[in-house]
Amino acid sequence: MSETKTIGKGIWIDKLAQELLEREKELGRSLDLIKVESGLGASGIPHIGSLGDAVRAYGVKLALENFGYKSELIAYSDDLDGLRKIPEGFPKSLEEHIAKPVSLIPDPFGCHESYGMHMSSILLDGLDKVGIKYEFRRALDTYKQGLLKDQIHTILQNSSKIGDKISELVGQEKYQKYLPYFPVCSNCNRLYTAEATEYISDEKKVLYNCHDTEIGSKKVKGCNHDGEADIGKDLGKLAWKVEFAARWAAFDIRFEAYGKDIMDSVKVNDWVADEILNYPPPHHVKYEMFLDKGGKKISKSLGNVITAQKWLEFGNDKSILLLLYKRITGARELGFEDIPSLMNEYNELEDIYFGRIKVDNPAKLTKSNGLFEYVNLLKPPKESSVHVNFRLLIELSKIFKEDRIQRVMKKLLEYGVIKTKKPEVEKLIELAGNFADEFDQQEKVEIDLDELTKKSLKELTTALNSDEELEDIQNTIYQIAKSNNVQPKDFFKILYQIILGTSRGPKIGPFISDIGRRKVADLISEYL
RNA sequence: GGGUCUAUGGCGCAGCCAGGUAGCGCACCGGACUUUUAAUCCGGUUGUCGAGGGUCCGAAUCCCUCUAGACCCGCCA
Repeated sequence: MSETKTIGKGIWIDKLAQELLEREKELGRSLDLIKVESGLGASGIPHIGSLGDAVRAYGVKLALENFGYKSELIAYSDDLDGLRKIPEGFPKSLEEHIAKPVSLIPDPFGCHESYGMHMSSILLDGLDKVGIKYEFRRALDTYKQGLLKDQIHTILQNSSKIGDKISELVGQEKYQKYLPYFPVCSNCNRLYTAEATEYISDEKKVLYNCHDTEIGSKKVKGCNHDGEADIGKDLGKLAWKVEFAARWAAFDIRFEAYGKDIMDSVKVNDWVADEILNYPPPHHVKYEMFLDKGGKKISKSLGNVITAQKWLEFGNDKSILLLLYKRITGARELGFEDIPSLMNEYNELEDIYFGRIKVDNPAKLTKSNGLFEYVNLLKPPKESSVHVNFRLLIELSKIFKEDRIQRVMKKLLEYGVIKTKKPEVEKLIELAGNFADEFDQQEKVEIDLDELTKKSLKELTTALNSDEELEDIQNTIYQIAKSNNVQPKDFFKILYQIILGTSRGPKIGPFISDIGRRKVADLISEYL
């Protein structure tokens, strides 16, 4: 094992980049600029998985640059994709736009030029927030400007050969019958309803007829328009089974990752690129999809879609990058509940990097440090940030809801976790607080109070409201319970239920002082 | 029909992709503190790493076979 020379920074991204370089050298292609691509869907809400595709492609770009090559990430939004389903939480008025390319549908929220740009922007904003740089391209412009017209031409000329091959490779037979090109009907703006009937090679035009069709189980009405589409400037798009290949060749893409759901498409596209377009396809890596935690919570609620934006309410950008860079295989079920451990794991990586934690195995050390550098986009900080266990922050945040930052900070100082108040810790408390508020909704329990308990509670409120110094609130509570023949155990439990909504909590005397005696008295009064 | 992934203490998972004494969180047990709650702190227990075979000085990790489960594709993008 020790004989193995470390490649780059020593993590999977470096290995991938090296494989890519070796392949390119074999192919003898120019390495002046190595372009990597990430495709963004523009029809649904961008899940963190889509973000991952781009973030990982960016990792490969970083690795290539680290090896001394120039590289660029192209973020390509497929905004000619047709709207098939209205996403959860979006207005039903979108119904009339079903089957239209998302870039031709008005933004239902009115903040972007189209529905498609609205969706893409969510993803691009996520990339910006975690520090990923990219060059943005979109399908609408690509097709309008005819950037793919040579490839489309070649593909359509070879459509029957391609149709047969698709059937052979993945068992899908429709392209033996249909052209792998979907024109946008110039009359009703719909995709899919317009069936390409013939390709006139000399004129580079596709003839089509717009008719009723089905998308999924839904019927979509066509407008009966007979039209022709110029592949060099009219709107339309290649089927996915061949579109990647066209784009790779046109844009000279050397790397693209893909999720296992489009494995078959990639297989076909690789063949098309190689055999039809005479362009060796980019190097690939396949990754598993992120799944929602199974059988948990309200799976249909909008809150379950994990977007970068939502994630960043609870965790920092490092936690996202760590999630995506730590490995590419595995990672199946993902939820916001993974954030705390990722936050802590980053701290651990940083401690190792700065030598505060010793790692004996040199290979592991290299890997850990490499991962740390990638999570910092190969610009690691000069000095360590302040570390506070994120779970502790969440626990404290559960307890202190009002004036949270100050109170939690005070506790941290008391515990000796931090030495001085720092803005970066405030930020962490804010994140932990959001997490606590969102995921620790306490069920409002009906509390049954018998007469003795009520009497005790009354005495307690009186004591708390008095101006006398209460030497020891803990002790007072205990005495009150005892003198009224109430089990202290039960009495404490009830107090926790009233104050925190849980049956347990921190030591209650100091805790009441922290929150404020009067305030607790008021809380208790509501139950009397 | 085709394909991918997963299987590790009671539960949830990391470690595997570049082989080198099996780890974390929760739970559990003990101690400290506390006027018998709880929290907190300190310490501790828990595993033939799904089964079988192979490679190797050495396998949770690499290779093959098998079993079980999950997911994806076979609408469309």
